[in-house]
Amino acid sequence: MTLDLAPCMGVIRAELRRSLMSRYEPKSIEQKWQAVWDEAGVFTARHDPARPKYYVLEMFPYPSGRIHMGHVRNYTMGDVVARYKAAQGFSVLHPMGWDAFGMPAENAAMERGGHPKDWTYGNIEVMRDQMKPLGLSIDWSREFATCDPEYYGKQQAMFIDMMAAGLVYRKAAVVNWDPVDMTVLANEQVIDGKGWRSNAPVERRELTQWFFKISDYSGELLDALDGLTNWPEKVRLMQANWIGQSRGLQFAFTTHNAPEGFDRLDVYTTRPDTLMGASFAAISPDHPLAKHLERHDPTVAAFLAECRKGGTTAEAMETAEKIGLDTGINVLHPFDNNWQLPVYIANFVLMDYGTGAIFGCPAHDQRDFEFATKYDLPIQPVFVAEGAIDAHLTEAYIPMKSERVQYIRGFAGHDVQTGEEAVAAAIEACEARGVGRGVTNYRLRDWGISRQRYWGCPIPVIHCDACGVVPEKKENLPVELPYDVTFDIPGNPLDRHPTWRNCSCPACGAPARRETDTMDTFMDSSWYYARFTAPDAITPTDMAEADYWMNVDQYIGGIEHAILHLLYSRFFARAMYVTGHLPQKAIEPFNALFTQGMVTHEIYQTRDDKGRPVYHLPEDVTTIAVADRKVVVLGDVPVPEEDEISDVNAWIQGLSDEGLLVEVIPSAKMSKSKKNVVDPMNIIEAFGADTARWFVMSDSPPERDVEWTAAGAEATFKHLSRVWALCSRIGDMPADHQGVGDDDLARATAKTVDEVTRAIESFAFNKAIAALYGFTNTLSKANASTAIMKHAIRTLAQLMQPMTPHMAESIWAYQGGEGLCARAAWPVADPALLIDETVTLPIQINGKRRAEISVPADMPASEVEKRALADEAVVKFLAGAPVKKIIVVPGRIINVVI
RNA sequence: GCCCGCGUGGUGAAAUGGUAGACACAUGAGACUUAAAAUCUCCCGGCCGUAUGGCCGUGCCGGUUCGAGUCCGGCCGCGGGCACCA
Repeated sequence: MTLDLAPCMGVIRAELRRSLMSRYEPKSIEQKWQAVWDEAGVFTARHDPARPKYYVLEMFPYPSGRIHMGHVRNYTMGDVVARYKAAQGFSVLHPMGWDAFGMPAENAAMERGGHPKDWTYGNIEVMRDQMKPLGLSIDWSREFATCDPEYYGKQQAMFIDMMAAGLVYRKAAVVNWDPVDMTVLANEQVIDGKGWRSNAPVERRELTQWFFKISDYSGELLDALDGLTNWPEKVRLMQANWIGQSRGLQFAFTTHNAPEGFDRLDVYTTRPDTLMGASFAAISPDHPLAKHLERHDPTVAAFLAECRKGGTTAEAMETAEKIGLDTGINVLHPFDNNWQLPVYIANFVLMDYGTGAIFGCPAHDQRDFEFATKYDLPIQPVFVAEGAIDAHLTEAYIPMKSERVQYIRGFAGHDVQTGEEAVAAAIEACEARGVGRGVTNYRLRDWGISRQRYWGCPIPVIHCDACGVVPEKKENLPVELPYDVTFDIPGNPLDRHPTWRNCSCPACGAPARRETDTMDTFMDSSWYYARFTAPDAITPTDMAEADYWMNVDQYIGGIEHAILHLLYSRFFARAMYVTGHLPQKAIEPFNALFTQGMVTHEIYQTRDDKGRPVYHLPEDVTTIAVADRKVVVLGDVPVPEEDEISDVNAWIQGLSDEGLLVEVIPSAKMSKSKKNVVDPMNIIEAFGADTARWFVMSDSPPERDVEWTAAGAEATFKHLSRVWALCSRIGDMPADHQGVGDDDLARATAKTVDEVTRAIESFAFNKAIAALYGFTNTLSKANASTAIMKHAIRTLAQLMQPMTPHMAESIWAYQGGEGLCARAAWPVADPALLIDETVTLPIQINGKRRAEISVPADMPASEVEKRALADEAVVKFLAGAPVKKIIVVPGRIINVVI
């Protein structure tokens, strides 16, 4: 392990201080306790039917090579929960593994040579070595990587079962095609519409790909969101929007002038009420009709080629200029055979949604409006604002669907009605007239899992000339990746492997070809939570173990996974149930979800002579104070004496001109390219794991981003040193010391237990820590009797244990705690000590705070009212004005209205 | 472009619709010290005032309410996701 020395001056100062302070030595105590825990096997998950279980899981990391502060925060959060639940008496499962397949390993092989497998396993070694010093309560005996053949072989077995269950199929789908490198690109490899290596404009090209029928579950995945009450509301909303249920009308236009076989054009609309405002029909460039025309008409072919430029992302599609081509084909309006609409091919119509064909109503859709304006198509309003008159539109009129509007070209329902009512009435009217039918559609598309890449789980099927596509026999699993591959040319090395592709057909035995596509890495992460319940089982899961441990009681990870990973996992759990790999209760695998924020850090930036930003490492900049200003500079700028500078601004301008003045950008996501990454290993080396753990849990609420500051880490270390000294002081107290304020300290202890417990339960770790700061201050000022003081410090150790487990064990042992602090039962507050006898109530007059009174907690409101009105300050403020109303909120506030 | 979220002192933040700024960081002042470091104490949103206190203040504009950081509507700014990054 390499160590970058001195990310800041603070580290050096801390080293110095530590050599003076012989007492708090995190390095030695942390190693000691980790060895003790290991030896005792305290974190080994035990299937114990006599005890309630608790399964806490953090999203497993990609083995990039080094842990970063985001990992420290994520895994500390899970560890706080795991340790807290263990103290509550639960049998806890807290496992760790590696999301180990994926592109970076292949990129590394291409850039630096070597093999993805060696690179990946090497990284795992390093990262495991970096995680272990954090003292996480992980059951390492269950560890696995998704690139282990033992893991992905089971994944292949399930793929075969799911194929048999009809959940898997093949179809053509578009990919980003790099015409120079002749390879498929991931979206992130397409930059401004160009290939990242070749810089050639990418095209959309169709390829036959493997799909999961997640769309069969659209309705169920949507409805089941209501049951996920311990998920963040925003995640449920994002998933609901992603699934995108809509109710609309599907009907067929009769075509005119169309090629043979295309006498009807099916369209889908969510606004059938605007049918009388239709001015054109449009089909997707991928529509069968468009493809048919392409083969016969060079103009259409050229237009479609234009449409296929650029990447496959929704963003690229939606921000591209909206273009269309009149096909010369017309369709007849379903209500008037004399009314013809032109059919366009339009690049904004998606083949995946609805029928791949629409009608455009420019008056009530902004995109259609722009299209109609561009191609000079009629714009006929269907409705106007209630009471308004039909007027020329300068933009589409799109009121809320719940708003009442006046229909002027409606054909169903009332003249004045809401959009919702009109849509329902229009569907009913159309069905009655035999024009189409009401259908429920979803935006959710089937899950494409084919990847034309090496470093992934091979899709276990074989292509036989006689039998077609045949699954591999289960006894031949795993279909293992060949090791002898090279990455010197773009493309999938499996495609050009001399022997791996050749095999015999499992059905007829004839020579056949192995599938060379590998699976999307989202597959790997869609069931790892289930595998952790029985990581050595010879089948993908063990029902008895899955039945005991599932579901995950608390899942923790980044908000960036709100949609894809979590939705795929929800689907996959259902697919596993259908194929007998999970019990039915596990079809929603995550009972509770918590999404944590990022760890951020300042960026230090100057600019080169062309004005482009140049980034600097924290250790390359210095903060200097000049007069009353603080400036950040590059390198060693001599600090001038006060009297040497007459004009501070001019001096700073001088620094700026020399390129030495550093601009500080706060709260940026840590990234290597911005040089603002803080290596946790430096922090652990300098201050210990407890400091790193405490700091990432303090200050910011866990769902929000947290800014890493060197000063904050140092301050945390100081605080822990204070606790250490306090423990030593209390330990030195004579056993018979009779102090003062015993009752106050006992109450403060009970209140802290209550506050910390409630804070941890509600994931407010920053508030738990604030309460612990407050209690430490109280305790360090207290002079109570020895027994009360000792009880207080032992309780403090227990409450700190989830955050700072090593220090907690040391204090616990020093103060005579029994056994390991990590195994001690969580403290319970005596309810009698939590009740205050008197309360202070603020008195507002017309909503502004003017006075306060102290009253017994149980005083009736009528009596409180009398006391408040009799208060000297209140009487003075009222000055005899009549009181209109008085509001007494018991235990809270009094508001006098005059 | 579409979906979702966030915005409070110099900084990170706290606040079941009920005293805005708990708890920390930084700065400043002081104690201890020959001195420094460490440690400890105090101040710390803005304006006015010696002070009791007063006025203003939670991105901006408006609304609901006895009472709004919190609820509603509209803006502005920042961040996450958008199906082949993980």
